[in-house]
Amino acid sequence: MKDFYTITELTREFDISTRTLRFYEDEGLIKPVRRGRTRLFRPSDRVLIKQIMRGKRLGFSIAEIRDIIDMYKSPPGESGQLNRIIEGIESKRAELRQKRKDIEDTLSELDQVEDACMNRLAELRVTS
Amino acid sequence: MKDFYTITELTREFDISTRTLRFYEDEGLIKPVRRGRTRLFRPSDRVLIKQIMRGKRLGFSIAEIRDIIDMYKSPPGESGQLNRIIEGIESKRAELRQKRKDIEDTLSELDQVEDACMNRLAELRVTS
DNA sequence: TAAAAAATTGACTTTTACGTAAGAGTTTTT
DNA sequence: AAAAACTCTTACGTAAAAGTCAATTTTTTA
Repeated sequence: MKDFYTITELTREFDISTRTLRFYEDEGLIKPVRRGRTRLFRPSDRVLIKQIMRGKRLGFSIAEIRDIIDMYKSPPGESGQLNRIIEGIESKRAELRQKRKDIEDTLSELDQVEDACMNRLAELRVTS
Repeated sequence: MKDFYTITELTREFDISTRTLRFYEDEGLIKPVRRGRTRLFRPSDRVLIKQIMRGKRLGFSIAEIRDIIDMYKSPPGESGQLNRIIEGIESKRAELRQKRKDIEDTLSELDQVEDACMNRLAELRVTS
């Protein structure tokens, strides 16, 4: 595994711009180290970027993605905080399950539409 | 089933603003009928709104939602068009499957985090 | 029928998530 | 060494998706 990635390596891998990566840094989602002024991204930053992209695909805002990423960070010592994290997880889970149901519903509706299209095509072949 | 819904009935049901519904009308997603200047929403508009909200939850843009909704409209007669719709459906399906995988991945990561929190809590109870 | 509540259009504003451009310094390639 | 490629900061611009406000109707309720 590589020690460091340059910013352009990552923009190419994830098909995003340097602006986007700098924006994510400003937003506190990633914290690349510096050699002089130049950013050096560690494998852990790369993992974070993967998680960010996944969140984006699911339609989460930057703030929501930050919340999720924060959950992944090593659990703190205090029990009140731990319980709050567990609550947060439960509520994210509910949201994700809703999204999954939305996907299932949409998929099955698309199946129906496709069937209708196929039938119409078959009809056309007979009628013509 | 009701014949018509007023705009506020629907804003309450879906927890959105009148501005949003008018925006969706401007965007051509819904076409409520009018009694004078006042909009009257039919059950079919209500169904469309449900589909819009579902698309929003999945992070689709208005344009993408419009594309999906257009697929649902009764299939046209011409076979070229039918084939294009089928292609569109296949590509949306791929996108939805990716989203579903993203959800599964996130869910199982959250499970792991929750386990870690629970273990930490158990530790605290023993140690204290 | 008068007052209150709901609806309309139109215009301007806001937030999010970057895009784009300027100007300058570094590193790499030729 | 000169050119090309990469990187940086700063700052203004933009598109999408509404929010907000104003100035009217329209409809409903008292």
